[in-house]
Amino acid sequence: MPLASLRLTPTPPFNFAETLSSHGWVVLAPNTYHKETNSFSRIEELPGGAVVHLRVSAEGENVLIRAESAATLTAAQKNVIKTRVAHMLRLDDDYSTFYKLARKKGPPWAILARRGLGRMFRSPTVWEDAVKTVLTTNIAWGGTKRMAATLVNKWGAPSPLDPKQRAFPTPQAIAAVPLKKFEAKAGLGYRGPYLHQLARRLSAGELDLQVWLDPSIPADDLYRQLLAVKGIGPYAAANLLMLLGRYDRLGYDTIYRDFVSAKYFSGRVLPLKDMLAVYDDWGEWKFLAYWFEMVMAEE
DNA sequence: TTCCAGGGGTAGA
DNA sequence: TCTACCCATGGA
Repeated sequence: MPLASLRLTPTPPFNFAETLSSHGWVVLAPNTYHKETNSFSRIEELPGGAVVHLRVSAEGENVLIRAESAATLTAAQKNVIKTRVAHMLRLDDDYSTFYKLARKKGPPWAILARRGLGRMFRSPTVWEDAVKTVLTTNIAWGGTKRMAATLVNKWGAPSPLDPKQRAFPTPQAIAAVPLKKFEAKAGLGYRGPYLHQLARRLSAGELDLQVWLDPSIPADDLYRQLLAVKGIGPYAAANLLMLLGRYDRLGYDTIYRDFVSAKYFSGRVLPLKDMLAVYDDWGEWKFLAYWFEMVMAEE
């Protein structure tokens, strides 16, 4: 079986382990987290339909991708893999102004820069991140994992190396399933019709989610575009803004409510405006300040 | 049995 | 812009 070793060089400071564990995405199918080796694996479908097994780990300061495939990969396929993994790990992002602000605030914030915190793990496509975000709404984490696994197992492209292992389903694969059948087999509850409609719109070319990665779109416009998608409300839109690299708008959910009320208001829940004002002075970095303050509090 | 989980859509004000 | 009400699903 052809095996290719590909390498990526992140901009320091980069912390591979912290990036993987930055939030829960790394354990959602088709990702598998390997704690013992500080790595993750993933089945990935490439343009043209080839399905490959990726194993991603740290190699000194670099990132090593081992790609196993049925046929020898072309240079173009290797480039796609490198681009997608770099996107997942946010290797090209610049956190220097965030770290500068953290250092200015002194302890305990200065540790953010020393540890290279800030990169939030994400999916290769906005489609996958949008689906997974909807799968986190109004459900316990175990339910999110179950639903992601069901989508992959039922409609993901199978690997020629091991047909039991599958990639994340494309919008086309989901759009091809009749709605009633999709609802019955996916077990997504009220989320089913929303995701099916999104898949159909993407499949028909009515909508292109990748354009949301364009940093020139004003944040407020982007937020409105996100809310215009059925199934995406204020919480999901804020989570997606984070995944798209915009950290200036906080999502208010039960996690935020519980953490901020305990940390800043002696367990009381204040009006929304006051709850959100806690991180105001972090400007464009509000979400990362909130998230990593919570990470540090758990340690 | 009842509650609720990293909410969202809709109608009506 | 805000509120009440309903919306599947599965674990506790």
